[in-house]
Amino acid sequence: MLQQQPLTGNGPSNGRGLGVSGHPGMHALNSVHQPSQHRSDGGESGLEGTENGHETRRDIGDILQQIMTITDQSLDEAQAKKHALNCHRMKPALFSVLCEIKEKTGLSMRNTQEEEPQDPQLVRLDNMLLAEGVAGPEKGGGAAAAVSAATSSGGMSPDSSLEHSDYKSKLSQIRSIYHTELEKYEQACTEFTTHVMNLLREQSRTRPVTPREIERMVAIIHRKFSSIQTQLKQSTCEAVMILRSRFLDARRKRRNFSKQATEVLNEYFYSHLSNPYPSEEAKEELAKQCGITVSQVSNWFGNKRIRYKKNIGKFQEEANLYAMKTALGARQGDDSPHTPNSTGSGSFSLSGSADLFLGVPPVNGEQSAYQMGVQVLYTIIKLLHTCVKDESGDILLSV
DNA sequence: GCATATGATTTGGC
DNA sequence: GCCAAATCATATGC
Repeated sequence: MLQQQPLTGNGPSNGRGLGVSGHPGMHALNSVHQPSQHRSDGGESGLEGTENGHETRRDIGDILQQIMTITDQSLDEAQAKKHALNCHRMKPALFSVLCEIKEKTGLSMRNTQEEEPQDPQLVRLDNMLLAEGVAGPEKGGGAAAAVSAATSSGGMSPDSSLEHSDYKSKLSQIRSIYHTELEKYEQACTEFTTHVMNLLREQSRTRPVTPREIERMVAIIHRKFSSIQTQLKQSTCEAVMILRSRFLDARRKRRNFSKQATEVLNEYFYSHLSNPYPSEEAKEELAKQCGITVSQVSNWFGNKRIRYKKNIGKFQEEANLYAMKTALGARQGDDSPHTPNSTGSGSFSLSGSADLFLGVPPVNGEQSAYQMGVQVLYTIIKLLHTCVKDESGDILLSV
């Protein structure tokens, strides 16, 4: 600290104290003739002036040294010293010299200063937070957009409105936390900036502080705080992403269809077992009846066909049950969705399927009375078989 | 906790 | 684009 070149020009090693006489300003300062008037710090400060030029140089050297070492001292000590220096008779002259030096170094500083472009990462995060409805005006746009995007993909059922409101409330929580933290951050940034500016203004009484220098300092502070802001925004984005995937990912939020919906679909499937390929109209009607989307109906039939085909035995009982139901329903007037492409010449060929089991191919896609009768008979026999077996533990009646 | 059921997605063929 | 088949991921029942 003692070897502040800009101030001395030569440094203390030249044997002339701090060598301030090398500076034009200091030269003027050195020539100041001031009689010893007071001893402001009342101690061995060496601040008193002398008649001797050599003494004056040493005097100024001491002042500078005290300025340089002021940071090493305790707060009270430094305050006292600062006050003493402020009151010193040579302070105005010394200050003007420092201003001159500052002017010169300030020029070079101005050249190094450059306008930094806005951080692209921060821009990305800002855009994302805006799109998600976390940042910007609260209008529910982000959440609504996210929800509608997921809905339009065809994977959302209408009964998911509860999840939507849950999603919105969670997003609102994130938004609230984000804004609280952002406010805290901005407050801290403002407080710290004010503190530093006050400090610089205070220091400007003892050393020259240009407005540009203050601006630069403020910019540095803002940059530092900006990195904290980026972290906050990044964490918020991550939270939104997790929330989104949890609530809006169709796979994660899979819900079983209602019993009634499954019944409707099964009824259709088993009553069109020979050709379980509902037409677009039939799908729409089924979707309407079940309160699900057309694509969900398609998925259901896709899954059902493949699973039925894979394990006919397992589904046989179910098939018979629905066949009976359909038969009963047929008596009262069948109102199941009609399908134009549900014909007997369909491509749903199964080795050992119910159709083959029944031994009679379907006629024009509709189950014949014969089929119904056989199916019902089969079910009765099977139920009887089960009952006899259950009671005794052995198979008493072989069917 | 595990086995099974079930809705959704992916992949490849047509 | 539709379908079969395989697979994934979650729900459900025990």
